[in-house]
Amino acid sequence: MIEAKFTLEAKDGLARAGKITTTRGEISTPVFMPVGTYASVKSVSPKDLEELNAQIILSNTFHLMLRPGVEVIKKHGSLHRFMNWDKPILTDSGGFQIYSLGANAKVDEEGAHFKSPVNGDKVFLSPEQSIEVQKILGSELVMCFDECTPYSHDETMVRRSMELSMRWALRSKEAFGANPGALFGIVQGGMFPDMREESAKFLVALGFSGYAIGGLSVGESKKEMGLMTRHTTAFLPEDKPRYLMGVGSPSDLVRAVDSGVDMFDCVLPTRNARNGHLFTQNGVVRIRNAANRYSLNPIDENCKCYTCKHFSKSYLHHLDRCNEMLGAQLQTIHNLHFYLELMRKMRASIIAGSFMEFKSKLISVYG
RNA sequence: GGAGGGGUACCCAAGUGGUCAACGGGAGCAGACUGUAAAUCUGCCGGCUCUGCCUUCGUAGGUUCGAAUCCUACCCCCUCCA
Repeated sequence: MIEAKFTLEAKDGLARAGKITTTRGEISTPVFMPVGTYASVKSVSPKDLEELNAQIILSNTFHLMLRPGVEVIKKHGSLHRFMNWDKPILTDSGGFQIYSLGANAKVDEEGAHFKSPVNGDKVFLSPEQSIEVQKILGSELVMCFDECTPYSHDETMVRRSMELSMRWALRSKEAFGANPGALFGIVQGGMFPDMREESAKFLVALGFSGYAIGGLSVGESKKEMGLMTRHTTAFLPEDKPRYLMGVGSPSDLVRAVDSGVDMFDCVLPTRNARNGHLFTQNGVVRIRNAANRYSLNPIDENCKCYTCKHFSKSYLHHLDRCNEMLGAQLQTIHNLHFYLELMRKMRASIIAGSFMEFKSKLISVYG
């Protein structure tokens, strides 16, 4: 397999600044990957993403299998060409849907049997199939097919789930073979430190291009999430990227970087943008609040994004009230800018050796 | 002038003797959202000294143990006929 090479450039405590070299270019870390589940980062165009300097986006095997279907993308040659995005793409394997679709997903040794949320069709996904689809999509960063363990599971169930994910990781790796691109293993183990360690060591012994921490932000406390993150990175090799899946809020990101995580994805900036929940240096702005009706100020005085440079809170408040598509677009641009800028600032502060200062400043605003 | 229909909370609208401070929507106010079944969902939405009390269903009377609901008069609105 052609590795996605990780180069560590600087460290500040456990926080890392680095570079991932892929077949479609370099990614500076720590990095945030906007989520484009259905081959679209909701409400923004690839042009917007380029102007925001997004380095990589995430898309989803499960959803693309359902719509438009693998054959359609195959015809385009790759997901990149299908959606006109020529930078790297990381694809999730569908493992999270076992968790998120709950009763509509049944798992056995072979794989997961889903009831399609689109039309009720039976959909089957195994490690081999997930990897096969991700190969067709042409992802630079491919995820092993795993089971995202629910928080409600007891120790026995967490173990069973974690061991299944281990066997699936092995099958994913075999299915991936010598394919171009990089395969990431996913650490599970719920809220049990020993199992996190066991899962991490197993995957490291198997050998992957990068390691993800899965099964977090599933209902546990911030404290537990932080402890599990820090505990897990301790067992991951220095020379490979670490990816905390599905996380998180601005403070989650800063804390996780402080624990040695390099990569993130989360729907929070995009979904919350559509719901009028905007992130700024001074905290959250809820654009639909009446207080914004007459405000001529931008969302954030110091923000350099297109939205803040051109539009008042009053106008955005109006767009949101009228449910205008432009409102979702402008707000998504702002929130993504905030997230991507947050990552760039973290990176710069790690390189400058002032990460702790940056961290405490952000935490004083976001808790 | 005659005949018929109607006036319910910010708006639309259900209710047609007690379980009605009054179904639903909308608007308004606030909140949630973490590998996207989400441009979605939740709560509040007459007032108060708030496990109860007070004032509300065009207006004023009346019937009744009890009325937004029945009766009388009046005021407005709409449709048709002259």
